Amino acid sequence: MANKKTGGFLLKQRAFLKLYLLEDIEKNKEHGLQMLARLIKSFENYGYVPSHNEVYKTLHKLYSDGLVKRKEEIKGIPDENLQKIINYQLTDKGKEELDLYRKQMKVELERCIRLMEKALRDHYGPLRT
Amino acid sequence: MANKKTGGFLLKQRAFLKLYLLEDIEKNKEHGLQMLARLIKSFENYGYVPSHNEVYKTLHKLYSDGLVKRKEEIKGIPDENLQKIINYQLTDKGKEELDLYRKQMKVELERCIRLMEKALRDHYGPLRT
DNA sequence: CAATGAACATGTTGTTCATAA
DNA sequence: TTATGAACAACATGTTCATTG
Repeated sequence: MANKKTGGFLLKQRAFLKLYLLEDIEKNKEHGLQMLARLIKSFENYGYVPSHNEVYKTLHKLYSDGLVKRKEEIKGIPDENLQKIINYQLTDKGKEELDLYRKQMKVELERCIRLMEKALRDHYGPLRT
Repeated sequence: MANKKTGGFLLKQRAFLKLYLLEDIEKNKEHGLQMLARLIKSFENYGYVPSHNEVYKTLHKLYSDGLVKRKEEIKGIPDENLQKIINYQLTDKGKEELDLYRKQMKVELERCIRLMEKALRDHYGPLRT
């Protein structure tokens, strides 16, 4: 369901984020914006700046697919600065999916790399190692 | 104009095809469907099957951007099996663009590879060489 | 302001239909 | 049938706006 059998070109951003978010949630570290901030930091030297929009949409999809459960929490200093945040945890289905998805994504990432390396060879000659 | 300065994720299919098609046209080998057939063959072990739709749209874009000129030709056996085909050639502007675009795409392809290799490391540990 | 979310618009693809030789 | 093309639908993504604490 997550992967079409069609002759796709490259990985989609959502699929890419899905694995990062599932793993973040598995370790149950942060809520949405924190995950985003960490991702932005993590990719800052890779020319990729994920948007809060994409992260939230991916999280919502995980939820509607039954892969994660949500819990509202209150964070901050009482009577002063409270903030409602959403805490995510994997469901049993989510744990299974993570196992499966990790395997699928490895294959897919490697396929994409091979495709781009082929393009490098086709246009710029044999790769120097 | 071809490249946005935004924090894009991965290369788009059109940009990928553009370089292949420009180089094909530079060597002035084939018309649209032949280029497509060769591309399909070329990527058959890479899980990517470009569609005639994408190839034609990319060619039209090259034309409307003034990078290539078109010439109609008739192919086949007279009075029996004629077929109108389009022959493409680079314009002067197209030659300049090809030079520039080759350089840009090299950087971009390498960026994408680095991004995916980072994902492989993040999810599956250090890469074994 | 931090956090979540949705609306809206645009960009990018894939599927199907149309036409000519 | 081969070659070209366009229409249309579907999906993916970015930009902006809204709400709450």
